[in-house]
Amino acid sequence: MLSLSFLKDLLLMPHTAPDLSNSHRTMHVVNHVRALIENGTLQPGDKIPPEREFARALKISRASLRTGIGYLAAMGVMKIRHGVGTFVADGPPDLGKASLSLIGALHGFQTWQMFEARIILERSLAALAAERGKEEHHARMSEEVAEMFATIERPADYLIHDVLFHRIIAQASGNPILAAVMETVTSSMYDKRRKTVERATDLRESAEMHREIYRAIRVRKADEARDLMEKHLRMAQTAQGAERPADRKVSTTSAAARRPRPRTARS
Amino acid sequence: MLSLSFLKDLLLMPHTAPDLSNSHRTMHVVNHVRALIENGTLQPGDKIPPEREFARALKISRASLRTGIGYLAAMGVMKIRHGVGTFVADGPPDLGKASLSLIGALHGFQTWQMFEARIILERSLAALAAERGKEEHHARMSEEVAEMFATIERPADYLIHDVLFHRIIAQASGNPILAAVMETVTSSMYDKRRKTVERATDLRESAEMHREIYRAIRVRKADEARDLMEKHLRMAQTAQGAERPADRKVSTTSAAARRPRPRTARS
DNA sequence: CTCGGTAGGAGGTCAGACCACGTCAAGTAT
DNA sequence: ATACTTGACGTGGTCTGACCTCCTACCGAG
Repeated sequence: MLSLSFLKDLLLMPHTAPDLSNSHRTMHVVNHVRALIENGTLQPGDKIPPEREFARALKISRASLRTGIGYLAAMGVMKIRHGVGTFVADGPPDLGKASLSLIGALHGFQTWQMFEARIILERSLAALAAERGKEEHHARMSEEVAEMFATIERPADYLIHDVLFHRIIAQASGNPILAAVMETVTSSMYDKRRKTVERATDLRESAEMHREIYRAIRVRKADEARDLMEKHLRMAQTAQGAERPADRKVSTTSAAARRPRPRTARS
Repeated sequence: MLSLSFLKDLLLMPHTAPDLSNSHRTMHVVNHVRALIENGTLQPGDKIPPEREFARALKISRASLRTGIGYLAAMGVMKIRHGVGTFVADGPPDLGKASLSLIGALHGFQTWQMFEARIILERSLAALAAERGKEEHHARMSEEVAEMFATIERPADYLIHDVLFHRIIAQASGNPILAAVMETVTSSMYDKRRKTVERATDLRESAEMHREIYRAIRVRKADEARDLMEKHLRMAQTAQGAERPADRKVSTTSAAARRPRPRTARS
């Protein structure tokens, strides 16, 4: 009787509790590091003590310490460099880039869905950048646009500046959360784009559009920037042939098959 | 001279390479699991072999196997249950919920930024749900709205159905990527909300708004659903006193201080 | 001054033993 | 016969301590 409401909470709100992620020691490490970060002792780019030493300090085995560090590294909070040390991440924040492609494989993400997500995100990002961007950002954007025009003949290089341009807009938006999300989504598309770009034919047009976006942002025309960005991405999507299938019969494969119950084993 | 362009790529495109995340064995495990997932051998909810056995199969030590599994678990791809086994995640996909709060602490995410992100995401999600939602979703949404009205006197319970309602919309949007992103963002706000909700006074009004949103989605009025959702969230934001400070002087603390160089150590 | 090698420090892997938690079925009491 | 207790077993969690690999910095040879 009471088990009913109990199970309900447990099954439907799997994230209410501190997660089933890890166990004592691992969380101990994570929380310790979290504390160090929150109280400012640890800042982006800093190096943490060597494993042996750190483990001794936390009174846990090196193995457990490593589990915790690995957890943090997996989430992009720390960067491990073999033979050098472990550092607090400092680059553009991301929510575990690798995760999206894995989870994507698991849940069957489609390319058009990535574009849809990207359009929704970058539309707003462009508008916000137009409202809040600073000279610093404008300068860097301008620079990347110039680089794009300069590398029209070298698709691989062009793509780098393309990505950089969008990343700067994300930063200029003044919302690191959205920037992190965009970073996650786009990075999972990078590989695919790198292949497609090679046979691209209209990089010039693409560069033009970037310049227009830049101009709109510079003169703080949010609506214009937003519309241009959307137009740009839709064009990119078309170029990559990733339109959403007109009216798939959506066999509910994903939603229905997952309902049953967490079946136990299987070899 | 050439080192310049070289460094540029390395520093500005930290995700070009296979990431500096982990080492041989760990990646070996990750790739192996990825392969199993992609070829359909492993599906959501499935249990993977016991560590000892799996490790032997991959010809690596149990410790390394555990590192890899830990990596996957950290990203939300797998769920580990002590004393039971390790399973492929099956719930609503998320990009490492814990990561956002950690990365948030690291980069100083603000509450208003979370709301901003949430508004941008859910606006679109509501619109998409209106366009693509199925009867199944409508039914479940309706149910949650009813539950909300029924639990107006119990904020804690109300919040559960509130979250559920938004989650169903995300599913109804037909874009699991956006749903996953939203899940990640909202879950990091859950704790805060649970505290705020206790002293909430106008849950009735909140419930009304949810019903309106539901109706708009049901009759497939995308624009209306989008606007109502935005209105709803802005109201929630105000209730939680998380407006964006009018014109903070943005001391560039975050952007400027991180420039220098990856300073080496610091005890 | 430059080049090459070497020593040390840091992370990566391994092995095997033991601990902690959940499950389920055998056993016991009712 | 049913219901509760209890303990064996399987699974993940932790520990120890040894060894490997990689990167860096130092230092002597040229």
